[in-house]
Amino acid sequence: MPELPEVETIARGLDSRVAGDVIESVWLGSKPEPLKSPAREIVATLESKRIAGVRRVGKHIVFDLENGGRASSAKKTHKTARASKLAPTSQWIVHLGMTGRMLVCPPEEEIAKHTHAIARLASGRELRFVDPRRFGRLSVSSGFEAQGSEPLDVEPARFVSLFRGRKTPIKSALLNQKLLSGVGNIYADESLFRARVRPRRRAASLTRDELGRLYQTVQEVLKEAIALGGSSISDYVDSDGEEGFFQLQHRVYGREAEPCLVCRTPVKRVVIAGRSAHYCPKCQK
DNA sequence: AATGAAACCTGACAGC
DNA sequence: TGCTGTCAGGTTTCAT
Repeated sequence: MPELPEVETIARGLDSRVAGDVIESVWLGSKPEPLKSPAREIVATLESKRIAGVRRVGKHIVFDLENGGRASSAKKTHKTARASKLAPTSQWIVHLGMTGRMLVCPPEEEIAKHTHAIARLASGRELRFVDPRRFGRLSVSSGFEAQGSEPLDVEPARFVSLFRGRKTPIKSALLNQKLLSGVGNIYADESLFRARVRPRRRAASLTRDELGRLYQTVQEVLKEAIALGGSSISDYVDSDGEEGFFQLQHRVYGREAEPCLVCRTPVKRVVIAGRSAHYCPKCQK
């Protein structure tokens, strides 16, 4: 479901709504657990922690946690204050997979099917993790870092070097989170269309010019999508339940057989490394 | 080392 | 109505 623009939208929404709130208790669903860290560790890390802020790293939502829940804040001596400052900050890491949602709900709201985790907040509200396909993952960390470069921060030279010598199709390279963190199927196709590069081209075969264009279009597409709140295809909504509008700007993704918006040639859909890829056979070389 | 296919899940939708 | 097949915003694992 969510790529960088959707996760960015969700993280911003969560930050504005729950930053400063305190997690009082945590419920984790049983059965096949969508957990990367042991359940005990997750519960222990979250409970009675204050949410300092929420941000996006790649396609991950990161809740920065700090001590300051009731128990510890009520009686804080200078000694414990200093200790908590020195203690490594902990983080709650959420990956939404294809269908995950992280919602802020009033407690009386009915528990949706496929709800796998609930964090009850001191304000009375609940953070609920809902994920029908169970591809999403929850974990805790104390020094989470993206595995690849942030597409919106990467230097042009670094961007170019990511693809040097790679025989894999440029489309697959864009989806490789260890190179760039955050680009997914929609935005890879849309960026390649705007850069006029075919998705199956070997990454190493792109000219300096083409890589320069791709650098520009990746950033352009992601920024435009963030500005429109992401792409809602079937069920993406942000933490407020609001849909995004970038799907109205898609030029090739999901437009198989429809006319290219530039030259009217029918858009092609092919499968590359198991993912569908959409492109204009005339505009993209 | 790197590339691709299969696996992991559930749900929606098209076609018969 | 209901069955079958296909597809879906992602990642990991297992063969080549």
